Amino acid sequence: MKVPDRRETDRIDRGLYEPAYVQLAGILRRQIAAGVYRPGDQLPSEGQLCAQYGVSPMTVRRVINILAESGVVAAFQGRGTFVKPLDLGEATFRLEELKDRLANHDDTAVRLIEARIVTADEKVARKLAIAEGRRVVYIRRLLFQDEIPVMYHREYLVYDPRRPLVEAEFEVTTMEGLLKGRGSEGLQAGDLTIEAVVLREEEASLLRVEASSPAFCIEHIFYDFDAHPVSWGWFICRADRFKFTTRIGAGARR
Amino acid sequence: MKVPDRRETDRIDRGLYEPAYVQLAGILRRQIAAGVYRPGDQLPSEGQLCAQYGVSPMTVRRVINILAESGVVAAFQGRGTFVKPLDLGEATFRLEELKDRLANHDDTAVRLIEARIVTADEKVARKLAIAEGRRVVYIRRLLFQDEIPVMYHREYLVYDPRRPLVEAEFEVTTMEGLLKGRGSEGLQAGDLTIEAVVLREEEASLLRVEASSPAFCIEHIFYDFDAHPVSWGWFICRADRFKFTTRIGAGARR
DNA sequence: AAGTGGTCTAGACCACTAT
DNA sequence: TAGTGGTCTAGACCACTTT
Repeated sequence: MKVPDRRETDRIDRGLYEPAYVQLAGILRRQIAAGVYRPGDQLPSEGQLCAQYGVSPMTVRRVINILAESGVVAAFQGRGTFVKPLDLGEATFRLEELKDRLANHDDTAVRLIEARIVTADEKVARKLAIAEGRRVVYIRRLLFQDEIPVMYHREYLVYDPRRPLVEAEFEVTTMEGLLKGRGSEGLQAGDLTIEAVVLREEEASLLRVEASSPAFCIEHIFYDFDAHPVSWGWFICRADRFKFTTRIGAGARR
Repeated sequence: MKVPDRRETDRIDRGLYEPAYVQLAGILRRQIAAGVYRPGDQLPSEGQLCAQYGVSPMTVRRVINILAESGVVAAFQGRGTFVKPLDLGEATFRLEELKDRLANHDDTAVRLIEARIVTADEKVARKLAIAEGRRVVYIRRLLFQDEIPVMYHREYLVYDPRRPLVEAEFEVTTMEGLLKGRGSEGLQAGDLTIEAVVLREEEASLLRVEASSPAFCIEHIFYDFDAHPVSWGWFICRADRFKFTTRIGAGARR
């Protein structure tokens, strides 16, 4: 019944570079953040929003979709769209942050510290879905930032002479190359797991910190176009150099 | 020039419950995963996709948007849409996993172990943007799963008698309540940080593990509708009970 | 029955890139 | 200039919920 007052900024400016859907999403976000609509409140119906802001139904739908995806509202068919209470579960941490931190630093380097052919033990064989005893390539790398080792990478690669995967891996000498672009050589998807660990002797000495310092361990398995695993390994990241941040609620990104 | 062969499944079935845009996104995902389109390849233009699958431009656009958001393709205005190589930076870890693990367990409980009024020291005052020496509420909680302590929560709350925030906090006795729904009482947004830590004596004994075991530390600051911080705290999560997994590439979720 | 969100159409116009 | 993606319209029809 009560229509919230609309300030000057709560209008869509067609002369702007910013698309209408971005503007409207921002308007609704701001209103929710300011408490105009509170958790549990129902938003105006899509028809009302169309009339209020002078946009077409498709544009309003797009906005609602965006807000729903970011966890700010929830839309129920036949009932309406409602503001969601803050939910920690909506928080997402992006590995990209880690890359940013490294990439924005000019002085990053990848140093190959070992690469040799070994026979797969039971665990490696299981992870790579190959027969025990088969030959695999074992690679160890250290990542430096300003001459300081910050990340330690170990990886087992299925050895297939027909594929240039291993050769390509040897040429990885940049941060960028290690985190991206590996797909060009036949990788299609990957499973990642992140957990908290304490560094063992070997890891700690390589990373030049005390043993039993904290670290993130990011385990990865990469698959080729036949969905067969071809790479299994871990990134060990010094906790003092890496953390992840995010924002939830109406003020959140995207 | 060369048109990829279309299998029987690579058609949109209008009789299905699954919307056309979901079907088309799945088709393109599968083709990319199978290597029909490889990293760097250009997808058919939107017009071609419309004709090929008999859908309207808006539907194709929606599909492209979805694939672009999940990092599988990148669209460039004026140039085309291209398959992206696998990029670790695309990986996102969702805190919801943590909630799922706890919530799906029937036997979870939250136990309040301390709640008292203290005066804000320099750090608390800075984090909550209040004057040093002001009174704040200090709360400590333990979260149990099958009678085993798995998470330890400490929190400082701005004490404002006009607001029911503190009272509401005391009533939190379930997992669900702790992670959700706190927004009903005037919280609007939050900043979260996750890092790897080793447990200190006190934390370890409360969580009944050895000291210097690994753990996740999730720090949080929650804001009210005036964007003023009202809560600062941490969740300490035993690493042996929590890890996060995700999938990147053409086979990824959403 | 009325109101809600969910999908989809068949175009339009614009901005940008390549040639 | 031709081709590409990006935005947007003004409806349509459907599924669902509430009254």
